[in-house]
Amino acid sequence: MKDILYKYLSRWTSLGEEDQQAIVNEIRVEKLDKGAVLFKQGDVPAACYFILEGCVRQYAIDEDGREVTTNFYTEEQAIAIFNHHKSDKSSEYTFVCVEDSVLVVGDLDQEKDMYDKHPQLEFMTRRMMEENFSKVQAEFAAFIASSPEARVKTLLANRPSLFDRVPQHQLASYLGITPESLSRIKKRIG
Amino acid sequence: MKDILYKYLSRWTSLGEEDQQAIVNEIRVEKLDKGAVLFKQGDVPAACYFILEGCVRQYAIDEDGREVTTNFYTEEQAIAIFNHHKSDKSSEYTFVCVEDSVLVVGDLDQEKDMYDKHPQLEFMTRRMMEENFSKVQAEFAAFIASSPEARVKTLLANRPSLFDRVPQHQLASYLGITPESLSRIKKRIG
DNA sequence: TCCGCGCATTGACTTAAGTCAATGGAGATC
DNA sequence: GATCTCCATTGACTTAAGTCAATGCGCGGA
Repeated sequence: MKDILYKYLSRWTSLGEEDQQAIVNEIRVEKLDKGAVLFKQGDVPAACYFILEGCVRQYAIDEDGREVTTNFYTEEQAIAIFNHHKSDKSSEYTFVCVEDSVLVVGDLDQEKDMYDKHPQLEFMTRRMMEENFSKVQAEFAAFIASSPEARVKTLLANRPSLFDRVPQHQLASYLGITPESLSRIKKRIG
Repeated sequence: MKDILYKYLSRWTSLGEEDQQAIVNEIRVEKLDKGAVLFKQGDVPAACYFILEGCVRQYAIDEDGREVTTNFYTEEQAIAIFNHHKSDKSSEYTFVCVEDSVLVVGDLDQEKDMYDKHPQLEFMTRRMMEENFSKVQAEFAAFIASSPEARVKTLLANRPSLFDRVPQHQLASYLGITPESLSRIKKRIG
């Protein structure tokens, strides 16, 4: 299981094996059941997460009471960017496990300690953040420019496993369409 | 003009007046004409920017040759997040002035020097990045969840000045709709 | 094992946005 | 000042997605 972590550390840092082991040994890994909530919209997050196995859905309830799914995190993805800019630092999103999942959990109040002990971690965090940011920007651009049908095709091409792992109506919400439309589009392009 | 900068520094750092002046004096401010290009899609950006006055449009040409506008930057906004994650660090977007503009230009190869001299700047940069990230995420979520008409209403509410400053067909592209639809929606909700 | 609920699918209909085409106005150029 | 070009608007028509409603399958709980 932890080999995923080693792979990730190697990709993003130039740490030696001993340092990597030191980090991995300090790390808390938790197993969460399907339906488990990492934290809720309005909560102040106490930890950041890195997915070793499973799938986490990010969603918000908007002003009209509708549930909007804004992301799915799967293996090797980090949930680490929150609303630092909001004065109360509360989350605008709820994060919930779509499947039984195994996550690295990093307590935010130990963040500084970890960075002091392992300076390269801070660099890695920055890089992950930049990568995530670029990705979200690119996805946003693609979303703006494409029709619902094109969006479904893109998602099928880029993350086909989501269609097996995630309920259709949540996928539809993530794609900005109704479940009925998603069903019809799938039939049309199937 | 530079009072905008002071305001911004005060908001984001706890620097004393002397330090602020030191920073502001080191800074390069440039006046650019409407139509001037900061850098093009495919270029490796040499600088980051902060808008004191004017308006910059961010766009990309997609695979089908269509121009997709992905953002408009106006007063007090920073253009500072690039594709650090791409191996060649080239930009996926072109940035062009929609109006005559006045920008702070920060050479990226002097970035480290500036951070060494003024450590708080690095903190400020991180914060700006986090804020931008949260904002893009929130905008994305809102975009997913709303119809073209609702998106127009939201933009009218949040950034009404764009409708005066920016050509309609570019706004339409930014909103993910055709210029014809934008025209009709405006008439409908006007 | 059986029952019940949630959810995916399908159908009929409505509606809003896309497409194609024409018009007309404002600003730029000479 | 006249012309040209670009672009916003408007119209007619097409199409795809939304809405409302019914059905039926599958999964989980008792």
